[in-house]
Amino acid sequence: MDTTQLLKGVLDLAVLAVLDDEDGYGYDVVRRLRAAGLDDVADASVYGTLRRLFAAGHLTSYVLPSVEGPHRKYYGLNASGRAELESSTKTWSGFADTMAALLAARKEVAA
Amino acid sequence: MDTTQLLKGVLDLAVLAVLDDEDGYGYDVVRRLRAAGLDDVADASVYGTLRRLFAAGHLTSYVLPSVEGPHRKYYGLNASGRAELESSTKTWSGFADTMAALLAARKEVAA
DNA sequence: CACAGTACTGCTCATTGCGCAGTAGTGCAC
DNA sequence: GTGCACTACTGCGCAATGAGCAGTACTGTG
Repeated sequence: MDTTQLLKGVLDLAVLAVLDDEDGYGYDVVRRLRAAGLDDVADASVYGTLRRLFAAGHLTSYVLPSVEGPHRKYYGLNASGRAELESSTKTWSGFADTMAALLAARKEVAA
Repeated sequence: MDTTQLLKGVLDLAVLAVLDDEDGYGYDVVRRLRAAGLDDVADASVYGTLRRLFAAGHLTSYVLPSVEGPHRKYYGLNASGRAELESSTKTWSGFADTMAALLAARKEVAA
């Protein structure tokens, strides 16, 4: 199975969760996601997701200079983003439970 | 959040799980998935997935007549399919755990 | 015979993550 | 001081996959 397909639709949620922790900029969000265990996320995917979430009105954005490279575009959750995070978390949990039940049901039969 | 995006990559796994239970034909697999809680799966998606899994060599196929409609194309897991089910289940579980941890970490901070 | 229910196929589209190239700033090695 | 590594972001085009929708076809019922 391909992990990149599993990310579909979930990357939004992961990015929102990471940003809820603390505002962050793209490059940093990538690192935090990788540290969390999502080893395979590509940077372009994260930048794209950030842009999409921002366009959807879930994020605020501000640019700060950096001493160790080019400027950084920080993103943070606004009310809409927190609401989205909340509802997406529920959707995801429900979905994960459904899948877990489906897979467990199979094992019971096999046992 | 859109559940159809969450299905990406997972529908294969769900179909394999359902078929591991018992051989089935497309129309029936759709019903079983819906009964399991995956309400939004479209029939075309399932038929497409079955064809893909068959093309990938994970399924066997045989056609049986039916008394209540057109013939039915049954699918069943072969060794390759069961191996795929096994490994995909692990991949999915690991991924789900990672996401759960990411979301839980957020809540701890928020608390 | 029209129509609903069953069962499958094929075409096209939308979404979304990825690969890759390009731009640009800072600092270090040589 | 030129090249190179690291930081940081953008944009273009591609691939995978689920969905929408139309079409085909068989059975049974009114």
